[in-house]
Amino acid sequence: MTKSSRFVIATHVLALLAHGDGESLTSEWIAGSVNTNAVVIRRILALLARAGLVATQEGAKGGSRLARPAKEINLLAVYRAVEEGDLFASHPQPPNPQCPVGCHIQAALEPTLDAAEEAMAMSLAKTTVADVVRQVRGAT
Amino acid sequence: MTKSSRFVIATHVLALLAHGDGESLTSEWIAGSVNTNAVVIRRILALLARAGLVATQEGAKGGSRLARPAKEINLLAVYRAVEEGDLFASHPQPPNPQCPVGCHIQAALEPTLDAAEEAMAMSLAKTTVADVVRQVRGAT
DNA sequence: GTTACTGTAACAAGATCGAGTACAGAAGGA
DNA sequence: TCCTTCTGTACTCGATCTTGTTACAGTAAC
Repeated sequence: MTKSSRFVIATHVLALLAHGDGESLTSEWIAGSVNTNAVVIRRILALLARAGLVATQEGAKGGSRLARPAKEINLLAVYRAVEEGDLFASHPQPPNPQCPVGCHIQAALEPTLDAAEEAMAMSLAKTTVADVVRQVRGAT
Repeated sequence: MTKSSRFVIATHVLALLAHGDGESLTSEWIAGSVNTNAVVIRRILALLARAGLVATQEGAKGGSRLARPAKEINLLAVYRAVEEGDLFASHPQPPNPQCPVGCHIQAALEPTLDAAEEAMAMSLAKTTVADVVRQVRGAT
């Protein structure tokens, strides 16, 4: 099942920043479009800023804008910026080392799980924030 | 963004069933290898049985075994059997419909997210339970 | 100095997961 | 027929994570 919606929200935020032409947007304004609390937006903006995707200015007349052109930000970068941890959770408790299967199951499974996660990542990397904005504009 | 460990546990269970040669295993025995409670295993076995991957016999001398040859069970089938819901969570609250971006962001994002999930699925489909068992045996 | 912002801590509410207990029901064996 | 050995499932509990919220310190423009 699905855990956080941070990735989708983050993409929404970046699309907003890319939609306006380089102007700064305040977290309050963004929260209005996303329909959530400004602090939720600020938390996500902090993650995006740490990854170098947005630049934030504090103080009056402050706000955030893209740190790079929208076409140079792909969704994999966004995903990596806001989501952490592996896609597939492993055993909560380590398997029984006395069992020949339990002993090796994790190592045996790892390449497959890594490949699946990598496949997802490569697919996300194909789309940029600019593509998303184009889609949004086309749908108007 | 880590999902539940059901998928990894389920694969472990199927590998155990494939490892022994068609004998039934009890949930208690399986729980010993996975290092968890038998009820946790029974819950997962119920999901696998509903998907037609294992056959379970109730009562004394009961237990579970594979319903199909191990090489005909790929990990995508296992994933679909035990995990539900989309890989990517969408907005907890629907975005502001008055905002030109918020209004269309979900539809604009959907093809990309679906493609990423599909890419992961196709990658998982390449590996079968028989492959996992072979890996486990090779590591011994 | 005032105003308008961000950054972050703290907290509540809700969901979900793993783990565990309990018990009804099914099936084999004496 | 009764007992033992299993499964299936409902229910509960604690831990963890996420979202939403308030509060407040810090920063920058005017």
